[in-house]
Amino acid sequence: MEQKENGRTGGKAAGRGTYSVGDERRLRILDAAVEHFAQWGFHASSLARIAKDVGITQGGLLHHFRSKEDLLVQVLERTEQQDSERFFREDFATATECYVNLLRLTEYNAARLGRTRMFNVLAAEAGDPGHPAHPYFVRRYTELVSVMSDSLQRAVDSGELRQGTDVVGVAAETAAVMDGLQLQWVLDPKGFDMPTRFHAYAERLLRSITTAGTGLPERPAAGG
Amino acid sequence: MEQKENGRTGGKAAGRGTYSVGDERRLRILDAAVEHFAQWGFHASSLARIAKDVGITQGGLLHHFRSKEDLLVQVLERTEQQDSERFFREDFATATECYVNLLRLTEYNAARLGRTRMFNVLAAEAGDPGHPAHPYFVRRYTELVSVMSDSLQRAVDSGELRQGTDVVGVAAETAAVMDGLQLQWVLDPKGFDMPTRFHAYAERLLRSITTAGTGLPERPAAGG
DNA sequence: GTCTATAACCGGATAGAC
DNA sequence: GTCTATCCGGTTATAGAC
Repeated sequence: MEQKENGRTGGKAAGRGTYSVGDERRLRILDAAVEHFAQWGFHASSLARIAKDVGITQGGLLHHFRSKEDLLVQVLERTEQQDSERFFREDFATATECYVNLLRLTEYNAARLGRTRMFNVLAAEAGDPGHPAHPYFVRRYTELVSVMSDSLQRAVDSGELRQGTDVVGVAAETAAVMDGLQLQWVLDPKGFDMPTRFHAYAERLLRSITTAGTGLPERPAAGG
Repeated sequence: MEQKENGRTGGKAAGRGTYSVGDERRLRILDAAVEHFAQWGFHASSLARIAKDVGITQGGLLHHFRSKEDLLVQVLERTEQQDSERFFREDFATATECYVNLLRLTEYNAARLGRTRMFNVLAAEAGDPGHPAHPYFVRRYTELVSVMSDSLQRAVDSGELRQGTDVVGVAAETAAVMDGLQLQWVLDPKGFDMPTRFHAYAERLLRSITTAGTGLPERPAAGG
């Protein structure tokens, strides 16, 4: 919070009291960057091309983001913030509730091709330990699996899930299914029904680890 | 088969009858390219850097592959050929046999970090319809799901799997799990035990769709 | 805040020497 | 087969004008 004051927190707000021009510009740059990282990945994306999409020059862009890497970091911070606000506001009371929420997340992602494709590309690229997003994605999966397995463990304790359920394994598996389905969906967004596939997975999974029924709504009723 | 005669089929073999120098060089280039596509993706990889790894110049490399795109295509063709020879030689008699085979494939992949990371990156990048590998990956998933769901359907017919099993859904889900686990494994190859995770998934899945037991070997016995 | 200009470098592909 | 030389263009980042 103290050493970064580029764009979002710094400068013009103090003197003028108006965010309109600068902050809207900043958001438009972030949106354009998502599309470019999705299509080109990080390394092959170009600040000049991103800037052109926004209607400014590369020099102008670098007034808002001090470097290409800074732009990437802020893109990831923003999308993560959107995710958390929407889907991880609090812990889930039951495993079923957790999966209903993940299904909603899948539907949300299925409505944003560029954003989802960007995550596919960056998560894969970040497998290189030298990639600027490597620490981010390592932490992201650690947290995701941790939050989910905690949720599942509470469901085991409450009797919703069978004793002896491998909660960490199921959490990692669920994250894997979501990512893998996204990969297939991005390759064929029209033909591949990602939310329905995830619903089928969740139902089969819950049927095999719950003590009673799945409690999952029918798929047509769950759709948006 | 008729208009491409670069490197693999063309030229020197006809006149000389010796493959040793040229073909070994070609294979070393392909191996180096795998590592570079893994680290940089397609667009940001550089022919000059790849050539340097092999000990030749960019001009020398382009003697073996007429373009960067040609290099990518031949890399994909080679790895796919290796895959098929190893794991899809014939159709599987039972669903269990199919999953035993996929577990072997997972173990195989877990021994090749660069190759696996390359597939993660290229599969994600190829979500862009303009990416040179887009048609390849679209076809790849179509075939994969087709082969697997055929196998599963035979298992339903034989009574191994429950009637009414959504074989296409299970096939897509299985492909998704493999890809998603690979993504997590590449981010943390030491800490994440991909084959064990896949084994746990296969066991849970088979337990929920087979009529009898899973028939899957215990994990330590299955390991290589 | 945005521009132009510039530094310093890297990209793929081609031509031709050997 | 491999090299060097070259073409033409693209890359990030910085400097300074307005």
